[in-house]
Amino acid sequence: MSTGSAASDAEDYETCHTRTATALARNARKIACYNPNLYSDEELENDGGEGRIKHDRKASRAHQKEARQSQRNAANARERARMRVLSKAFSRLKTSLPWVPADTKLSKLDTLRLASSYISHLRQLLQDDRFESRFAHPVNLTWPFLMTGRSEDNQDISSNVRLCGATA
DNA sequence: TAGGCCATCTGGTCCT
DNA sequence: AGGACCAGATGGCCTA
Repeated sequence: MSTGSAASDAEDYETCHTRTATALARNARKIACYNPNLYSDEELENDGGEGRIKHDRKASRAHQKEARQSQRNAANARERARMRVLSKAFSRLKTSLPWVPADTKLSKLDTLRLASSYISHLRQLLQDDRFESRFAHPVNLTWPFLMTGRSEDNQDISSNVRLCGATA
């Protein structure tokens, strides 16, 4: 039940990227500009090279700052991607909830609450079903569905069936 | 306009 | 060291 391709992911990213362009620009302005012309050749000549050393240290600090900033930017991008995955998971969870129209506006908290109550509902259905038809469980018991325990142990079939994935 | 929700940035912590 | 994860802060958007 995939909700999007890599291309659409990229589109989503672009949208959000545009949305935060202002913030990014703000951060970009924080990066100090390195001026390579701090010292003239004459000044370097007159102070016996001390200016050159200061100049190099300044350049080194500027490069370190730039490196830190680029690492930060990379971390921010990873964080955005991570949160995007999380949001998509919430979207998929929402679409898997019955009786919730696709265009329904549902917050993440609401989605979690509804999913939780839906799981409770399904568990209740399973329990009711166990009393009515204990040995007519509809689950296809071939791999990847695993049946654990021996037959005499199967007093509670639903709790012994482990759904390990969808059948092909 | 206040409040809710969301996306993003950021620094800290943990893990590999 | 670098990446994943987390929580707090912040700002934008929307709605009652």
